[in-house]
Amino acid sequence: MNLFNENNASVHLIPSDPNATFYILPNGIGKDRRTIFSNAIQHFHLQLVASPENARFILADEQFDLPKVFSILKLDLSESEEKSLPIVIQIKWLTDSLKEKNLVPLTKDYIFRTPLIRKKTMPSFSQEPVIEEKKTIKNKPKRRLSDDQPQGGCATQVKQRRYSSDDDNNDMMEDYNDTVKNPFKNGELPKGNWMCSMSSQTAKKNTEINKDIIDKLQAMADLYNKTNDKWRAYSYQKAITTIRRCTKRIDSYEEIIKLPGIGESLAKKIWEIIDTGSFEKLEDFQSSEYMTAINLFGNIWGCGPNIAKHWYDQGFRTLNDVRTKAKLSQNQTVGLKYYDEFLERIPRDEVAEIEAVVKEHALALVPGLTIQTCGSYRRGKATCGDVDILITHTDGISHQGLLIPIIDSLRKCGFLTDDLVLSDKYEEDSGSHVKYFGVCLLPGENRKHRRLDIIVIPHNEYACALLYFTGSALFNRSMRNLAHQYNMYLSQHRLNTGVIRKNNSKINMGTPLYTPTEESIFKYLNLPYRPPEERDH
DNA sequence: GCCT
DNA sequence: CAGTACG
DNA sequence: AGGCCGTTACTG
Repeated sequence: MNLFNENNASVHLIPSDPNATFYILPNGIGKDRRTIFSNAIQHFHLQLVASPENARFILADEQFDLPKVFSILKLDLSESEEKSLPIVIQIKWLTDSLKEKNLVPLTKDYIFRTPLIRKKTMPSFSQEPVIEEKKTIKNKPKRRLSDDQPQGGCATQVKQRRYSSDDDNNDMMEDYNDTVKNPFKNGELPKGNWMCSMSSQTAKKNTEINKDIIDKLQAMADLYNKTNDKWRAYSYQKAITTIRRCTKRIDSYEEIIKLPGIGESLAKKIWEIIDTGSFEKLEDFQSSEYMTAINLFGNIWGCGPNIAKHWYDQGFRTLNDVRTKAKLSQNQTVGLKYYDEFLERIPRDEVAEIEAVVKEHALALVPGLTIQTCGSYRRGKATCGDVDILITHTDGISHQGLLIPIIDSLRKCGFLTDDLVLSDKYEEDSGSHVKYFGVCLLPGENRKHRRLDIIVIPHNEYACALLYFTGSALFNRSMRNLAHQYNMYLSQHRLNTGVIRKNNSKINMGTPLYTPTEESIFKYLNLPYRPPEERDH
């Protein structure tokens, strides 16, 4: 069922990035066959190159073996440690794919084996603060709460892969697969601090070590988020996730400034917190009448930086001012009504209760629906800010027009108390997203009003929607940004490749990739798979 | 705010 | 369209 | 200098 299970040591599709280039070795392949193969390459949106030097992958006839291919190409097998030699694949892979009308998994059976004996180990990265991730697929039944223990120092640098000591033959194949999985130069990601490539689990364990620093920075980020200075807030947020990953108490300016995503300005502020125990800028903000009001107003659902500022300019300072004097939108009215309740976290168990209610009503309408609670709940958090429920149906049809009936059913029994956002374009053709944002209340004593988000999506978008709705927000942005680097784009609907942008606007939308599972999306992006618990940045 |  | 929101 | 997620989705 799961085509992308991690033990099959295969690659499903080659990411269509500029480096995933293919060359067809003409030897032993007739002209007609060559034409067919060329067309196939293009048909599958792979990049064909005219000369072997530029090719990451060589497609060759099965009559050859690896030394023969390399001799034709005038390449020296023994140089493989220094150079990154192309991967030689049997042309059968392409013919099989044509037969299936889809790229078939690039299993090791398709790859020409090498007789070569590899050198020992790569130089170690002793200078790196820490190497976080060195997970290899090899004989490891997936471990969820991975103990990817950093070697000390701050977990900052990401090395996608490391050549660990290899003394058995299997490693060779493993390396090949690894290379195939990462057609990028040396299998590394593009330059940058890609948090979507890292596990958030290390951060989870280190909540106490630098807590004072994190709390103060978070307070600043929260405040900046309620102003129009969203990029500054973004930087603070990224800095926080970096510090979370540090396994030791930060105690010198030099190590702070080295951390990715932390520059001079933030380093100084962090050092101030360490050195003096206080953060002047934050205290200024917290004692500022303006920031206090902005923060107060900004916690009303539906009130952003601009409305908050507007209200402040009108002289409003308290929630009562807003309640009595401000012109409130529908959403802001609801937001104000449940001001305190919406600021509270929801215990995990209660999320499960809410999920059960929604499931009951939805399944009563259409049996066999796939209903998955996402968000921080799926990421395994003990408490959640709201409840995010994704609904689809494997038949690809039964989801249509389903949202309104579900909402009606939930409303009728008193479970839903207020609506915030309710899209009504459920009659549109496939692909259309349908979402509901509202407020629910479980029956019984001492219950609180909770934010509930429901999306209903066509099944062919399940993986992208699941990925999106599971988050975290920073994780999504990081992953989408990475896709952007590959001339792809990732949204809650699809992962497209071959996108052409001009001045940051898309000229060519590219073509959608087949994304049956979340795993497939990670693979396309050269990322190690991260289960939901590891996306909690 | 940080990064290319 | 600007504003706000979702992960 | 200019990007930082999404041709995201919804409200008014």
